[in-house]
Amino acid sequence: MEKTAGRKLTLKEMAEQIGVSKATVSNAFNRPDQLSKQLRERILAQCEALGYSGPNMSARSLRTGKTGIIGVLLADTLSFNFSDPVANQFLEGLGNALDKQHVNMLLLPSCEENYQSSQVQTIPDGYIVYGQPLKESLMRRLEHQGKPLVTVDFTASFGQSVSVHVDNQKAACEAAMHAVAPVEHPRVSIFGLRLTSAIQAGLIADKELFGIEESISRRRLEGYREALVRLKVKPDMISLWNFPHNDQQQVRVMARGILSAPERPNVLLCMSDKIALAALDAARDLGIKVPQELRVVGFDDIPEAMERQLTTVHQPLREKGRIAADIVLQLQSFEDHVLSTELLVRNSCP
Amino acid sequence: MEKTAGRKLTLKEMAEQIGVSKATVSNAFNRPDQLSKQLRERILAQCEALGYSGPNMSARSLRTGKTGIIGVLLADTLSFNFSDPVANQFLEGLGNALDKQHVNMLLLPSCEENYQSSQVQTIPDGYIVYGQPLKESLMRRLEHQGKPLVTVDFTASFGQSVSVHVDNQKAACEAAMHAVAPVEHPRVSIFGLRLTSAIQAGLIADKELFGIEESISRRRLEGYREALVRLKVKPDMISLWNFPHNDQQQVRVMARGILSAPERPNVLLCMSDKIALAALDAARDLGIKVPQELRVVGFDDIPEAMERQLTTVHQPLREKGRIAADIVLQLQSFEDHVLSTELLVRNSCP
DNA sequence: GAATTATTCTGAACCGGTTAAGTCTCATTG
DNA sequence: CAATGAGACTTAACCGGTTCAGAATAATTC
Repeated sequence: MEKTAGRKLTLKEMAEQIGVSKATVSNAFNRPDQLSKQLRERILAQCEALGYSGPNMSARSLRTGKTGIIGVLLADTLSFNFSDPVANQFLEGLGNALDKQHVNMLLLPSCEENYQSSQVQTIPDGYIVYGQPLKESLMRRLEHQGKPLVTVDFTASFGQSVSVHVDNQKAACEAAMHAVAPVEHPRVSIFGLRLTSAIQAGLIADKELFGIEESISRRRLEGYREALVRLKVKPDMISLWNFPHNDQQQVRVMARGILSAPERPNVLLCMSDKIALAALDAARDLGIKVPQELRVVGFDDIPEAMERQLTTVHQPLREKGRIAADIVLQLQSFEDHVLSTELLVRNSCP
Repeated sequence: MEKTAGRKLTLKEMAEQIGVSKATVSNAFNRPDQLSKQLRERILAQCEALGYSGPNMSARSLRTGKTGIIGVLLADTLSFNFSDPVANQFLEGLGNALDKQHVNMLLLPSCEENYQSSQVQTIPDGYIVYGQPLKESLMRRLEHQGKPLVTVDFTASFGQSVSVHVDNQKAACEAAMHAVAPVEHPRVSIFGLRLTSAIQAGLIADKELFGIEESISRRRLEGYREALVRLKVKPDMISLWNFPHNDQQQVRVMARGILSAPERPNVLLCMSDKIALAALDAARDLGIKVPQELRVVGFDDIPEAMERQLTTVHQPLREKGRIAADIVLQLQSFEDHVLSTELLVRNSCP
């Protein structure tokens, strides 16, 4: 009936228009039990009619100390995370779980400047650090805020953040055992992802590994090695290759090179499905028969892995997101969570 | 020197510790010109030392009326947008541009409930609606807020939001002219994306189109038809197929079906590169020679299109993101922006 | 050297909500 | 029927900054 007068609609104005106190309007939105049902409905209806779109978030946040936003710190650019099926599934699980609690996520691509900014430091109610350890100084800064902090796929070596991850080492070991054990004279190539900070793909020596952080790749590498030691594969039958990006094109080219060597490997242990699939492409390019001449295992179990019958390690990515959400929202006990993995045996390495 | 005492650090406490007024500390962070250089540096250093991570965003936002967050309303699920290369590039361009202004983006996947929530309504300083028109009621709600509102890839049929897009109709017409003109007896199939709300892929009749909104696909369809009319292709030589998802697997299967008909098409007008690439896959599956027996054009120019030599319409996706950012941040004039497209002629349709 | 202008810093009023404590009314209980 | 309690609504004190008008001090002008 009455027209909106002032341009900015506030809860106070609503209260005046309707003829109740601010507190009551506030309660109508937030605590239905604090007023009678009919009044509440009248208030909500009036607000709707007057075009009031609900309590201002900044004001609410200021008072309650909660913003309803969780910051997700990503290891790479947004673009990378968008196109990577692993990150993708994790974010999907996370997003769904947060949605359910009416919490939004602020995606924060890796960028020092970003993390320094006071926005990043003061907006979120909690943080999820995905995939790669941050610089210690940044982690400390985040911890210092006293907000829930959960790391995904790695464990901070200090502080008391909670971690959600799988046992990469164990899973990798299991995969390697499966792949290598049946082969009489195994020649193994390990295709690693970001094992060093080198930006070029290539063969790497042990000493170059020195100093790399406790990353996913490092744990997977340890797993492979554990298996190779157990199976008594001689070190000179093992080569370790590093790829700076999880990029199929690049890996495929490099893999063709590796697989056309005279003493080419007959087992490929790949730290991601994308790498493994690129290796399969390369093998096909060269007419190498999989699995007869070359056994390939991947890691992650992305959708394409199933289509192409890649033997790989399944990890519950969406579940990981869900649990990370539950912890950061303090819906679940505040302890490290180790999710289980499963070796899925398919045609690339039966 | 002095240890942090209270748990919560506020600007006021900093001021007391340092021995200046709140206003001065605030100015140290926000308006360097309001105090002497040496005092400013002392204040900043002290805050750092005391572990103060900068002004609380909620309080700041409450006062200034700006949150430094732009809401991006996506047509699909997060997961879809992550994996779709077109959305991906757009978001990359957008993200970079926003970053530069120290503005964050809140990604809001399509979900009615989401859009109703007062968080979505009150957090962002502005909105970018990507890809598909929202329900009118939602659009109106957003407009009512009086915040900058820019629509991407479509134009709202009411209100005064600004739009950033390409001339889909013109570009589609151009592509169709190029594809069809050289063919003596053209039999054309149009592969559309979400032309109806049907969830099954299939042949669709004209009447089913009735009532669909002014979507991207609709405009592209008009463009194709304009060309076909100009080239006097008889209607019974044209078939229109609809795909509910931009999903390569599904399209490939369907395309095999279509391409193995006795009177199979010799020109394929595809509303996305993904669809076109799937069609190329299908043609290869069936041993149909491209472009001799089948000419294929796509739309969007995703990276894979180049690799596979697909003739397609290039549109400046990152640029689109950049411009959307500039407009929503009011860095640029407040007018509709039509970006230009370019037909890239490659092997699939020389 | 007095008057004017610049520079630097402070005081205090907001911004728009939330919430603990309190008031008022009316039903319940011993 | 007085006392107790429950239910419905209001009061007022925050939450943690920003910003404008003004005070105090230093620099410039005539």
